[in-house]
Amino acid sequence: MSSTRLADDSQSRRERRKEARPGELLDAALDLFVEKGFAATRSEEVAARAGVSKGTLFLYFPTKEELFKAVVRENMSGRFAEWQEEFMKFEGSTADMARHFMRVWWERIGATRASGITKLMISEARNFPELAAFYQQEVIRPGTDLVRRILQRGIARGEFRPVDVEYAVFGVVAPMIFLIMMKHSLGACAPQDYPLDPQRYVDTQMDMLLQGLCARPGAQA
Amino acid sequence: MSSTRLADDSQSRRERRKEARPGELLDAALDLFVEKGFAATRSEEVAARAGVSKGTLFLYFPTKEELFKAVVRENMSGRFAEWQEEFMKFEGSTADMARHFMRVWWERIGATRASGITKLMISEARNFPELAAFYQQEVIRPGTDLVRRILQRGIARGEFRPVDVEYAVFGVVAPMIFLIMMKHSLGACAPQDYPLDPQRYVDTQMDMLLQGLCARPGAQA
Amino acid sequence: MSSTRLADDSQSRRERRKEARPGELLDAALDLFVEKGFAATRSEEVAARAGVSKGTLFLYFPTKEELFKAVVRENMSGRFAEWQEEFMKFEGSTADMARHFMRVWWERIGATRASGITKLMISEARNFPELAAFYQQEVIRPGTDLVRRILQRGIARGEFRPVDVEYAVFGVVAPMIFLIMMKHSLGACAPQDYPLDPQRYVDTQMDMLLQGLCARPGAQA
Amino acid sequence: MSSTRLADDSQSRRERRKEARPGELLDAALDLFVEKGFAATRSEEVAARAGVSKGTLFLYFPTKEELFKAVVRENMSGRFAEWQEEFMKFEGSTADMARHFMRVWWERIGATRASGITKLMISEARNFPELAAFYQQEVIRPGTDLVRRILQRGIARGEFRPVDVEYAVFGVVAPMIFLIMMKHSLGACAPQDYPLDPQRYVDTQMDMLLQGLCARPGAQA
DNA sequence: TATGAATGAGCATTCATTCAT
DNA sequence: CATGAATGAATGCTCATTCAT
Repeated sequence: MSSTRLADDSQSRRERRKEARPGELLDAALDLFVEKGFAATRSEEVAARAGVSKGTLFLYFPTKEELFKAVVRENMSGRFAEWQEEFMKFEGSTADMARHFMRVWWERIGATRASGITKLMISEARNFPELAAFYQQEVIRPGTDLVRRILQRGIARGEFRPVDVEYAVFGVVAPMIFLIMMKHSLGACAPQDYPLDPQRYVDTQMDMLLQGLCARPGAQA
Repeated sequence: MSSTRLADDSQSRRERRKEARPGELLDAALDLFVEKGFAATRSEEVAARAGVSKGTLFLYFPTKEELFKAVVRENMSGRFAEWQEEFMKFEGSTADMARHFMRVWWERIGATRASGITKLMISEARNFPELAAFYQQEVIRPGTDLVRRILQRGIARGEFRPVDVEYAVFGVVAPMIFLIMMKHSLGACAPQDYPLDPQRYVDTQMDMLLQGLCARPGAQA
Repeated sequence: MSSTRLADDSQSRRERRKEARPGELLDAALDLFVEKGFAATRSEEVAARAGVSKGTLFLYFPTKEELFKAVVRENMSGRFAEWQEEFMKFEGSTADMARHFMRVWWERIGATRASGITKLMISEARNFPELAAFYQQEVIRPGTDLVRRILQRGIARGEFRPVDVEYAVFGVVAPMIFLIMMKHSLGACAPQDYPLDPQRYVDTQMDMLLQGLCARPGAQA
Repeated sequence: MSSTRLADDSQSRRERRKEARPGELLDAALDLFVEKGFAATRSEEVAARAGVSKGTLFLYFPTKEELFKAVVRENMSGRFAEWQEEFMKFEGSTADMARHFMRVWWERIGATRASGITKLMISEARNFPELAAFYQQEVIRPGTDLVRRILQRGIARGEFRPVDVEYAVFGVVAPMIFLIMMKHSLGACAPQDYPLDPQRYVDTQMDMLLQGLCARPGAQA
């Protein structure tokens, strides 16, 4: 509590801010890129939202394009590998596993700012093909792999009907993507038209899907 | 007769081109807007793709923004009313009706250039809120209304389980939107990673959905 | 009155219009150039005001600059030569002669659309130096020559004091120019601020001037 | 002291330039607008004359029109209030007062770059009506008010004949405006045709006017 | 002749990027 | 490291001019 400590404190706070700079810039950039797209976002605005000057932005990211790439990479957390393990250990019905997967996804990705990356990538893919390829590899493929494995587990254990797995995967993925797109696009414009309760949305979709997937004795299409 | 013909012929090459211009420009603009987004599309490129000079574009659309709006409006033709009637006359199981709806949608929208509008609107909604509202009214609402009516018919006739219709609608819409987004975004970048056969995709999704929706005597989740 | 006559009539009317075209274009151009300046006047607007199409304008005047020159030349009536004669025949006091000159000037130039040329030339002189030189020769010099001759007559006949003629000329010219500039500039913007009665203005200025010029027995500055 | 000086010196070359920029730009713009008119002056040329790049101009003035307005406002300083006082204190004949007024006007306005504003305003009034109204209020009215007061003083003190003051004002103003217009228009094109010695011009005009205004015992028009 | 669609050079304005401080 | 003034390439848009009809 001495004045020295105070000085040290403000010193360390400044240091912390200094180290936090790139992160703050990436956060600001993510928001703006998601909101307005890459081309329509002005570098200066990113800097302003992060509370620094235009020049500082270019101190950390040599070009706007590099900033964009950094934003995507930063938020493309390859958490799927980790989830993979988590799910391999899962004991219980595959239906519960799938429901659990969805809830985890919503908590850790869907509900967070990271979900903006999906909107961003889908909107800008054709302007950044290399990045799109990277995203494909690092996010999409692991994600669909995980879903595929869940489906295969269900089928192998006789819990699910033997469906066309390759395409059934999209039955899980599509509602996730759709929810994200609505959240960041039309839903952000006219919230009154999209009173979506995400939890209820996720549950409803999963219920429908699982009804469709689950093997049942006397079922007929 | 020949002199009459001569008069008719006065719709010369130039004239014919003139009437075709707006359409050609809108076509070119749709492709580019879908591909690169509104901001990243240069007016001159739109003109060039339509085979005219920069100036000509502005002869038909006073600003780039008006061009954008025209592109959206042009492709938003309220085909839903017509479908509505078509479906109200439908005789047969609601499952068949739903399958038919999906195929018709794919033929008339999904597979055509009009599907680009969806990608466009979702990507740019927040930059064009008025347009987004318009799109919401003219496209989204009629579309979801139609789907809702199909679901309600199925439930009323005891063919479908009594599901949460409001959210179940998205079970139909999400795969459609997802397919479009992939077609115009990641799928357009790396076709080899998306060897999606749309017909098969559509059928698979519908089968899964209908499995989930159809009422079955002794079924339990 | 026969239909043939009617046809002939309309024929001749068309012919007359055809011949009148350049004049109508020059009229329209004069108005617009005076109002907005050369650069800010659009060729199309000139054509529209003359009731013809853009193309027709360029049929008569190869460039906008040529149109401008034609406008100036057309309205630079070298009437001063003719006035010169008229005034040389004048009998009566030089004061009356001067008053007469002013009134004639007002009637034939000041009050007419031709006065716009003065505003135009003064505003655009530095953008059209050759034209300015031409104007100088054809209008300014003859005009000041005429005024100079009137002053010299007055002095020669002992009616006027022996003033510095070269500069006294501007005593006559300045109020004329001023009146024109106000009419076409500030006065045209805020008429309520310039309730100038030109006749009264002209008379007052001449009275003051003549009071100053007229030789009087016991006068002292 | 040296460290203090260092701090003071922090108003470096760059800083000093920054503060001078708007003024330099306004100076350059005034010259060009007077010379070529608003429409014919290119922004880049203004910047170049001020020794900066195109972009810098727009850093200080958001549009060309705002630049124009700033140029006019900047040079419209209401010096008239100050003159008013100066003249109210004047002791001596009203004729001397008027001569003094003219000389002061020439020194402080007529001979300076500020006179360009008059040419500018008169040439562009109809393109900038709001600005014209402002100019009318801030410059014209105070100016004519001052002249009117001088005339009234002369009449009240029996030095001047009881003339139509409202219109007589223009007898003073017209030669001033005329001189300015010539200086910036035809006179600037062909100096050899206008070897006007402003001092002599001003004196001649005032002499003529005062001769016309001064009350004389047995005078008759 | 008259038209008006088409052109493209030209200009105002923006914005990513640089760099002196 | 941080700043923000300065830059100039890029782009939307205008308008004089052309030319097929």
